[in-house]
Amino acid sequence: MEKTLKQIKALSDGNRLRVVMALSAFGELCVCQITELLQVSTPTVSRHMSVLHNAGMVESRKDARWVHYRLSENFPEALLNWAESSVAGSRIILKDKQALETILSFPRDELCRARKQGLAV
Amino acid sequence: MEKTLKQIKALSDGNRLRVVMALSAFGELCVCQITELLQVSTPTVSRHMSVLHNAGMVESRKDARWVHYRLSENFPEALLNWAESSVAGSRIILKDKQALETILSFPRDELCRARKQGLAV
DNA sequence: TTTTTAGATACTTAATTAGCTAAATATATA
DNA sequence: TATATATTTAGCTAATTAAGTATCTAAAAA
Repeated sequence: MEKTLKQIKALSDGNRLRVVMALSAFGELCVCQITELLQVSTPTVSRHMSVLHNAGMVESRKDARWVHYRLSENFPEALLNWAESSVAGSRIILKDKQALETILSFPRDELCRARKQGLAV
Repeated sequence: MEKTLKQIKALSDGNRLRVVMALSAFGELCVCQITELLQVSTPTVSRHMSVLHNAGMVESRKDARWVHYRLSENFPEALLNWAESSVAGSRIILKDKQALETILSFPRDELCRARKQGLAV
């Protein structure tokens, strides 16, 4: 039961739920893309991803300086399907989808640099 | 999305998850039965049930002095199915099932009175 | 080799939450 | 009508959690 509870708790934060929905829709995102999406600090994103990782819900790969996160193949499919249908149509999720299309239209390097300089998108 | 989050948060407490599993398995329980199951104070149970009720996950009916809770018919079925399969086999849930069979073998009035006198089962 | 960079970790603060006791409420019972 | 009872609400405490800033880490880039 502890594992189940850990997974539920991992999803019980609004920003983490948004990240999971974004990863489900777009496959893979790096920290600075997630940071841009959530509009919080990088350390905050890092900690959220750590929670999701410790719950076995996301996996990461390193590419040069970048860490990319994606949903783990062990992510409970039934839970994901429920969550997606439950939030489908919500204003925040729809807005996130649009924002992500913009975010992903920027080369990753440029996005990270723009963030650093306080510009971003 | 706020409704989804509220439901996830409602389940993100161990005792509340246990209650939902118990209601799913046994249909309907009164406060003192839940109190006996969880081994916490009655006011604590009352507040937990309030959280679940506010999330639209349980319903109640009054019968004399007793309030009985059951899962709402609006409880997300996919979520319930996932949770059940996810915790199936866990020691706590199995132990709860046994405890509930004992609890339900007592007439409700006697259980409530025994609890009040610090005896219980 | 030195510098830069993306992300993780440490520390702090403020908000939220689970548990308890005391008291209130609604209503059944005597 | 007074009393008893099951449950809810109020108030408090301790623990947990989300956010920020500062700093560290690993490793890419110059």
